[in-house]
Amino acid sequence: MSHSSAPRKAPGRPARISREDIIGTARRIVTEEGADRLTMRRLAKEIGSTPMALYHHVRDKEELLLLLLDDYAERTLHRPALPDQPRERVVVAAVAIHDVLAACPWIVEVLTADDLMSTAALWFVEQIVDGLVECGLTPERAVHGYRAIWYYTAGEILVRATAARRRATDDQPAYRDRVFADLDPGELPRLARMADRWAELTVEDTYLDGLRALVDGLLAG
Amino acid sequence: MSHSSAPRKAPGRPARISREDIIGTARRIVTEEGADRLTMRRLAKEIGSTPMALYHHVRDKEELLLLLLDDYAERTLHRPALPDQPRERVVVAAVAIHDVLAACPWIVEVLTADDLMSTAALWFVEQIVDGLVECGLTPERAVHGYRAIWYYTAGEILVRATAARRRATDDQPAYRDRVFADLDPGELPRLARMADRWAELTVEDTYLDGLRALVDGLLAG
DNA sequence: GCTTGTTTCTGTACGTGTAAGAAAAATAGC
DNA sequence: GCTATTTTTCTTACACGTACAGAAACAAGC
Repeated sequence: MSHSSAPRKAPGRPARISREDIIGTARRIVTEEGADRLTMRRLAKEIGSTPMALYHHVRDKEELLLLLLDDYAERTLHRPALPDQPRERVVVAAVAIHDVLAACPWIVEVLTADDLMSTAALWFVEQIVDGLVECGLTPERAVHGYRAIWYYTAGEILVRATAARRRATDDQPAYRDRVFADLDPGELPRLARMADRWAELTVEDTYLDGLRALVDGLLAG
Repeated sequence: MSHSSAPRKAPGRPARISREDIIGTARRIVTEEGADRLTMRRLAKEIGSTPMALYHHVRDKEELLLLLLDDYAERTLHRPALPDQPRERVVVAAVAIHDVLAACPWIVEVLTADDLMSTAALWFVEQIVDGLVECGLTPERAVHGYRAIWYYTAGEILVRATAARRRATDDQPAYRDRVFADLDPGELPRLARMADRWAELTVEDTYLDGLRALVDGLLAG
């Protein structure tokens, strides 16, 4: 009677804080005061512990943010009705992921995770892979296709987000502008001709166009 | 005589260190001891100054690395003979940029610059834009096309590089593996079926396939 | 001379994160 | 029952990047 259901206390020093404490408090700080206010020291103080103790429950701040993202995605990433046409389903699922991530300000540092493996996002990944398969790709090529879409999506968000942040912070004109200012039209005619419109073109949101092109290309091969 | 050519000393406290000092010393440290050894504190000590003094000549460490990258690119990014066919020229130019960046270990942190605006790289950008235009795109669409290629390329390098670094550092199995271990085949049949092959497929290098697909798609539209 | 303005540099403090080891419990041997 | 061992958790010390607030060093104007 006692041997199977005994709680069997764990050995070792008992924990004073739990991962749930950490995530919960972190979420509260982020929602109440914004992501910039979330520091490991602040979090530790709030919990009543020391900064380094947190690192026993969470590998680093990035993992903490990833867990917060998971939490966030679970509540905001609802499964929309997807189109029947498989190609369009791929596009819509990718856009759904993209938009949630692009709207979430603190993720930038997390995006380099080598997949978007939030449990909440898996369903979208499934839709993408499935759509590609239904369009005639082998399962292997479908997975590779999904990865290409992920590279493109992560790159777009990362590049745009950091560019925007720099534009907001910087007093100096961008390094690029100075480079573009004195282009040699003899050597780089295309760039020279577009130089004054480059910034404006760069700001335009062409995620969807690029995504469509990528999906078209993946299915054409 | 004296009013036009007078050196006209600059006002303000004279600088004791120059940007060139900084970049030169940084390059020496990186080539002699590797990029990890390059810290702002170390660099300052080597130059005979204080860490914060560096920040008057360089915005942050990222800009310093970008300048080093520029320097590096100028010497290693030689202009290859490109194919005549414009579409292939786009692909080859993109691959050239990609390969140099992927081989350069310290760039990962710099890649989120919203363009690859090393002077040395501009020629490749020109080739890509030009190739796209010659394939029939308008100059505007060509610039957007180049950007899509850049998103895809930067995303690929970033995601793969950080994934590789994590694999090297980590003792724990990836978070993803744990997620994939218990997938519900009823809900996510495609993923469940590929679960045990996912890691292996993810490691494969499919940059070129994805790039070709993207270029094809950009030109088909 | 002294003041003003401009530029450069320093000092301090706060952010993340690594490494080494102390502290607190369960367990094993006596 | 009492120590020794082992396992897990937490602490201390330190290295890193960098924001911020002056101080320091010069030219020009009074």
